Parts: sequence; C-alpha cells; structure tokens
Amino acid sequence: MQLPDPTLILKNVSRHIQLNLNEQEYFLSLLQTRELPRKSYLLRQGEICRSENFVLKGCLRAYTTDEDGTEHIVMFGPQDWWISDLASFLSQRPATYTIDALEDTTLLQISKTDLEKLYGKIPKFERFFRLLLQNAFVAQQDRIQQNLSFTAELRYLDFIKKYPRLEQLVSQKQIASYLGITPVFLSMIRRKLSRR
Amino acid sequence: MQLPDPTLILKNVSRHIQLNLNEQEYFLSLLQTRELPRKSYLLRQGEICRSENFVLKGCLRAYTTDEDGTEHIVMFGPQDWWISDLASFLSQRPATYTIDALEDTTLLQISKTDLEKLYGKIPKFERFFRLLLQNAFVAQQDRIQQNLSFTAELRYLDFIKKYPRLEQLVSQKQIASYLGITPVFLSMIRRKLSRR
DNA sequence: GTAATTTATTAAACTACTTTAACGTTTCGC
DNA sequence: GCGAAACGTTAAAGTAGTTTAATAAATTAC
Repeated sequence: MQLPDPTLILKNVSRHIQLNLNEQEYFLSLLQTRELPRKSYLLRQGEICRSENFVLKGCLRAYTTDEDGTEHIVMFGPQDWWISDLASFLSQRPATYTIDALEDTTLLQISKTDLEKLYGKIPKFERFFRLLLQNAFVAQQDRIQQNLSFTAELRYLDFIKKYPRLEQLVSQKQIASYLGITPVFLSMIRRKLSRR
Repeated sequence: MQLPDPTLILKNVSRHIQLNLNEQEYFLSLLQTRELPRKSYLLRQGEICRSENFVLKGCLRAYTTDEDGTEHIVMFGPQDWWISDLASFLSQRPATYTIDALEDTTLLQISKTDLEKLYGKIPKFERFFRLLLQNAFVAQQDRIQQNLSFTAELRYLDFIKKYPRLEQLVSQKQIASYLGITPVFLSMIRRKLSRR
C-alpha cells in the first residue's frame, strides 16, 4: 500500500500551532493510515472508541439508530476534519455513536496512548486539541440554538451556506437526517425553494 | 457587603483537580464577587463577554431572542455551575447570547486576563477548564441527538430526569423555551402525563 | 452491462406542535 | 397588602413536518 500524502494533516495542525521539522516528523510517526471502504464501520455503538481520526480523503458520518431503524446524524466527517465519539474516546467507555464511511475513505489515526505520549513530548498539542474542542463546542451551541429557533427550511438554507462542500458530497437523505427531518420533507423544501 | 462562602467553588474545582492551600488562596484572590438581582443582565447580545462566571447562589439563563420576541434558552446556570458566552469570552468578540438572572443571584467571576495569569501560575487549571469544556461538549452533543430523535414529551421526561433540581427551580415557561416548544404545548404534555 | 437496490419526487392523509384567545391563579413591585 | 403583571391551563383552529405509497431516476454490485 502506498503511503498517503501527509501534507493535509500538517496544514490542518498548522492552523492552530506551529511545528518545526522534528516535531512534524514525530507527530507523523504516531499516525496510522487506515483505508475504510464505503459502508464499512469505523466504530459501532457499544464499542470503545480507541482513536482520534483525521479524514485525508472521503467522508464519514457519526449517528445513532432508533428502535424503528431511523438514523440520526450528529456529525459528518469530510476531508480535512477530525471525527470520533469523543465521550467514548476520553472515558474509554462504550460509544453512543456509530461511525461509518459514506464513500471510500482514507484516515490517519492516533490512539489514546500515543496521543498522551504526544502531549508529553510536544505540549503544544494540548493546545491544538483544546482549540479543536472549543471550535466544536461553539459550532454545536450554534446548532442547538438553530434547532430551537428556526424552521427546517431556514436550517437547510443555513446548512448549504455553511457547508457548501458537504451539500455536494452527501445525499439528501443524509442531509435530512442531519437536519432532523425526513427526506420527503427535504424534497418538498427544495421544490419550494427552486420555484423562486 | 459580607463575603460569601467560597467552599462551594473549591468543592467544584476539586471534582477535577487537587489544590493545596496556597493554590486555593491564590485562586480565590482572583475572583470577584458579584450580586445580580432578579431580571438584571450579566451580558447582553452584542457585548463582549469579559468573565467566566460561577454561580454561588441563584440561577441564570443564556438565550437568544428572535424578531417576534420569542426567547430560546441554550443553557441554564443554576447553583454550582459555570456560565458564560464561551465563544465571546474566548475570542473577545460580540456575544451571541444574552445572560440574565432568573432570581437574585450571587456570582464569582474571573476575568480573561486573570484566567491567563491563573493558567501561568497553576497549570492544573488548564486541565480543569478543559475538562469542564469536554463535559459541556458531550452534554451538548447529547442534546442535539435528542432534538433529532425524540418527541417533545420524551425530551421533557429526560429533562426532569437529568435535571430534577432545575425542574423545581425554573418556571415551565423557561423549561419550554429550553426544550424548543411553546408553554402551551408543555402544559398539554404535563396534563397528558399526569393522567397516568 | 444488467439486475437489484437505493435515492429523490410527488401526492394525500395524518399528527405533533403552534397560535390565539379566554380565564383563573400566582407572583411581583412598591 | 394591593393592583398589575406574568404564569399556567384549556379549547379550537391552523401549520409544519410525517407517513405511506407509487413512480421515475440514479447508483451499486457483480
């Protein structure tokens, strides 16, 4: 198997912290490449989430499934994003969410123990993951506020404005699941919008 | 004005990190006490959030208000909780949320600059606030998942199970706003539940 | 390349939740 | 302690979003 290009993850990290060449090399040495074919699982509800995962290529989703089989997507993981079941990863307890690949995907993974080593050797990474967490927290708070305040139509318009890449990438069914509506209703919204 | 009892905040901190007496004393020396009468504002949308706030007594709420005046509560701040507009506090940019007191409230506040000093002098506090943030992140993700999956009735039942104290403390109107439904509909849910 | 599966669209009937309005009760401000 | 305001309840009519089902179109599996 050929090694994938690490440029993307270094660029991702450099948005928050600066690394010299040795640090870059050490960081990369802790990462495992993983190929995930479409529809295969990275994590199933009930398993322990053992890695943080950076998406080099492809797209994942994290979701729950209720009694009647309906899926509810809490986050997407497109290229250049980090994804995991954070609660499970941090506590090493069973995961709430299932994570699978919406298309053939390549990941870079770091295990919990290697992440601890990384924190020890390059404390800047504490800062990096804290900033990641802060941004995620703020984005989530925003989403909660929108769910409380907006109709599905407004939420959809905001989604395509905020994540234009994702709108192209994932099916309407997945977007509907993320927005908390049925695919049928999303289709009705789109028809109404296109009539203008 | 009499100084309030700092026991509560020390207990709160000790849930995550251990402090010796000197550290305790230094930490307390950075805190400002603030009394907030019922209905007065701690922060208004558009202002800069300049402090993290620990609730010694009373209860706050953080919310947005839409065009027609409807309020949407993103979080409560009862006794023993931390509350702020985190995005605004971290970036020192205008706040999205308004925070006000649901009843007469006593806070302990720490300013951004004093918090930086605290991190410098007692790095354990970096860990403390990171853990706070992690817990808040997980709770929020949970709430998003529930908003996607559950009916208002189930969300209400979960709310009173998860926050029995809050159910007693705040009015139904506030709970409805937090759940994303109207007070009228919450009343209907309660009637239905009480008929069993 | 083709059959099988999944996805998107539309319509019609249905349900969860909202809106308005009226009324009694509690709480608040002073 | 009293008058005004806010809150909670109920009912009835309205709307946003769901469900089911049928059909066409796109994608997938082999």
